[in-house]
Amino acid sequence: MDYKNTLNLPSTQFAMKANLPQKEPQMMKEWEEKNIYKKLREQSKGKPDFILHDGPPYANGNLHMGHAINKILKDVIIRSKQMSGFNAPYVPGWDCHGLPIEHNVDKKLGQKKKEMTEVQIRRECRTYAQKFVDIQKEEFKRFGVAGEWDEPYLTMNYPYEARIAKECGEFALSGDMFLGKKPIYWCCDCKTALAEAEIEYENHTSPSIFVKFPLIDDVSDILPGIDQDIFVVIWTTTPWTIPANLGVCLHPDFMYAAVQTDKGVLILAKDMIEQVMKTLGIEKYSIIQDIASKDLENKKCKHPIYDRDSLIILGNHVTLEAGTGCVHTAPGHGADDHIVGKKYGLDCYCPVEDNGVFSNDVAHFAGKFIFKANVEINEKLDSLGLLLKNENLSHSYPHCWRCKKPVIYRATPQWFISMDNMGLRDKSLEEINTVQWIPSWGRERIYAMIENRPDWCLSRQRSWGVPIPVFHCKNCKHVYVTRESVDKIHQLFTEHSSDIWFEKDAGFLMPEGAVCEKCGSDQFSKDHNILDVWFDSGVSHAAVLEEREGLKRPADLYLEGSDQHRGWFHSSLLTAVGRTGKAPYKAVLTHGFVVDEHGRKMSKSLGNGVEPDSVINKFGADVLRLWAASSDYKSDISISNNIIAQLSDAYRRIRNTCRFILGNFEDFDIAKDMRPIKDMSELDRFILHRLHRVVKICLASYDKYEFHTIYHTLHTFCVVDLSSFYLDIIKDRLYTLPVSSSSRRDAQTVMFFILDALVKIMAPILPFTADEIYTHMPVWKDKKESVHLENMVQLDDEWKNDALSQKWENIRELRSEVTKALEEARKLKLIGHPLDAAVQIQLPEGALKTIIENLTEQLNDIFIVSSAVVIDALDDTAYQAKEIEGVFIKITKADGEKCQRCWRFDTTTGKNTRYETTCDRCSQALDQIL
RNA sequence: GGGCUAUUAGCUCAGUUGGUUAGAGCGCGCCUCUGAUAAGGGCGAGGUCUCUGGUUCGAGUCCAGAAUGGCCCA
Repeated sequence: MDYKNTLNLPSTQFAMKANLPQKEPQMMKEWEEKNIYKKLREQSKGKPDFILHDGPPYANGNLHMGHAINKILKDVIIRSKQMSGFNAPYVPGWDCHGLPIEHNVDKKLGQKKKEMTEVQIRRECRTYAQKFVDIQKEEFKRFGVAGEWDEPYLTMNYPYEARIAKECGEFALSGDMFLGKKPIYWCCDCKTALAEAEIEYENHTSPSIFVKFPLIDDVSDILPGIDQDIFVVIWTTTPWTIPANLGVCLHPDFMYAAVQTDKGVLILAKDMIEQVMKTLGIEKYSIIQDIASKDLENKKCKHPIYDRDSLIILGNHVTLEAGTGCVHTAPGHGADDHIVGKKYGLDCYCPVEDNGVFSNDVAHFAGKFIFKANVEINEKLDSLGLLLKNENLSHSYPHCWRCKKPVIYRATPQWFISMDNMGLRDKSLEEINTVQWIPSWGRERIYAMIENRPDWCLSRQRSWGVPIPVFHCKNCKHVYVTRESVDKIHQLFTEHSSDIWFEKDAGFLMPEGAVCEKCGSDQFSKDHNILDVWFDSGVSHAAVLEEREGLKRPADLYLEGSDQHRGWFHSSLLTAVGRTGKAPYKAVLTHGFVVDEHGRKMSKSLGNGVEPDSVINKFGADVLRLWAASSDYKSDISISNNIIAQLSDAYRRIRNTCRFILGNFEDFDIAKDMRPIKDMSELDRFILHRLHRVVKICLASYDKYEFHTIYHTLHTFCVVDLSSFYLDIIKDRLYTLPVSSSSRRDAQTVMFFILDALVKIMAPILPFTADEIYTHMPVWKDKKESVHLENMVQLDDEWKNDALSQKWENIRELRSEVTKALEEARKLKLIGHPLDAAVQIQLPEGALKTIIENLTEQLNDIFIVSSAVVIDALDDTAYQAKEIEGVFIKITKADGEKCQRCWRFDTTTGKNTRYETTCDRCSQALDQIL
């Protein structure tokens, strides 16, 4: 007879092959139909809130791995908090304004743009942004991220735009915001400001000149005994900025020197003397004396052309790569010049009109186009005897992306938020210390940035964004912004979007009867700047957390890549501290960047990119998510085909372990067949102890957001404790004993505890697989529609048993020696399957021997051999244990015949007349079964 | 150039306050089973703990410097 049919072999509908790429979209559809997310919200009412506030990705382009790691980590956290008893809603957002979108729309429109109004262009931008919101939304959902996708927050939603304008207006009212000047890229041909992204670098030929600045302050204390004129020598490739010169900048740490030459006494950096003298063609020179730059600080030179001073200042941006180490400084025409000039109180002087000609107050050159004026300026300098050298230089120079003409740096009026006027910097630094930064170095990083950053330049000369909601008096230029105007604009934007600013004139937008507080005029113009997009997303704590029902400020957590210390964490902090005095978050978690297996960033030229959709289409979102969970994301996160393949293997292992357990539940009725733990065998209770440890570690790791620990713990548990140990051992019980034997029910009960725990622990990380397992589990009283409506597994201290654990770890050590001995026997072709073997063990006197001799379990069960006995003395052909001293193991072919049912060798096999080829044990079982 | 950061087996990670021969899982190689089967079990090989100095009886661990990656600035 074929006894296979009398065994309880595993059977389940749960497929071995996951087929995730096909199955996941189906499951998403089912969740949607069942309204799982909505039910979650309903059943969470009244629970404590956990608000993870989503940093809005930019609504442009397709998603890459950086988006994937970020959103998956957020989803894992939300799901785990949700299961752990919190009400954790997730409102995803998008950042919709800004240059990159406008730029792409520009390119698309081409010549058409010229005939369009600003409002029409803005509508194109809105449509473009919406298109990418929709594209990215589907991609995010496909990652398995649960949230309020039907109602995300968009920074271009009307109420959001209104709130941006309001927050900006509040800054204006409070005195934090002021109108200043700052040099920006400017195209004289297009008469427009340009962003860094709109600059193309091309070769350009410029005059390269060396100019002497006469020192007019007395320096006899540092350079005694010199009765000639002394000059500081500068080098520049933009002679046209000489009229705007207000200073000469030296490096605080460089050594300078006074050099005697036939062109006078020249001061320049000591290390540049030889090179400069060669360039200037000065053969005879001698160093008079070294000078520390600090001794020259605040001394005055005379401007080479005009009758005014040029101040000697110090700045770290000075280099010795070219020039003289003395940098011509025109704060209106250079970023570094502006910053260092500000420190010394220099004016941001920019005598250049928007079409690139000098303004009327520039003597000799007024009305001249700057690039053409170069020649005349050089001639002027030469005629004054201050031009040391003039030659042409070809170098890389910024050009306009549109008209391809060279651009300039030009100071223009800009709106700023002051870091110090109202103490914003100091208050922000204080607030940083109230926030939990994970990892802790995040604090140092943002602290240093806030401590050193310049005032925040809010204005952009663009179309696609929220306007700065202030007005200017046409008569006296005084700025108009009042409580009433801010509130009126808020109301108008809420209703019409910020497009209304571009559609209507100032009179419509302003409060009725508004007059200039300075001159009494009632004629105003609108400000024509829009806000930096960082301001848009930065005020999400107001526009979303504060305004949306169910959310709150401060959020419990912000979670973004580490670049956001400069970005969103930064702008959110400043806007929140400025308006509320408080940080908008209680904790900030950062993750690293996705790099390849060698730690290098992904690039097209290296060809080392891995795209999320390719992983999803080939392996499934759960494998992608397992990757996100498996690595320690606090530093950079590696990905490669090799790494994904590894995760895919690990996934299959976890899946198959669960599948085996599911296969043994076919006849298991939770309501009737569960058994009390206290009556179980030591092995059963030992594995529950191991489960206790797993649950404890995983719960703690969720608390600490350390998901890679969960992955490793779960995977190792499946492999080491379950597959190769517990499940392997209990197969005999499960398969051969009559269905309702108590020890078989024990095993099923234990497996149920295990799977119940595993499925809940893995649910936040593997939402698809966990739910698939869950729905294949047997039914019980409070079983939910989906694992995602479940609570996290509770730590059951009944499982814990340290004494038993220690004892069984000893047994496992011995088991490992037995398997080594079996391997030797296998090599000698003595056995194949372990059940072919009989094991004899010699143990030294001591604890281990006591344990084994008093064991209530069958030793052969534990070793999965046909027989196992302890004997006093073995001959010297026995295998000597490697790790435990004094242990010898002898493997022989098992006695008796192989039972055709349980496959064990037993001397009783064949002795029973009813079942001729089975052992006693199986015969008894068969009596009950048949 | 500056700030922050990372570096332990092919891969992903452990490694307590410095203390035997640096661990795990995967992958790899070999063996085995065919009642978890596009599965399961066993054994084995793999490391100059990035490098160089220093402190110490003793350093993966502490100190200093360097290299190479990464992010942000300039």
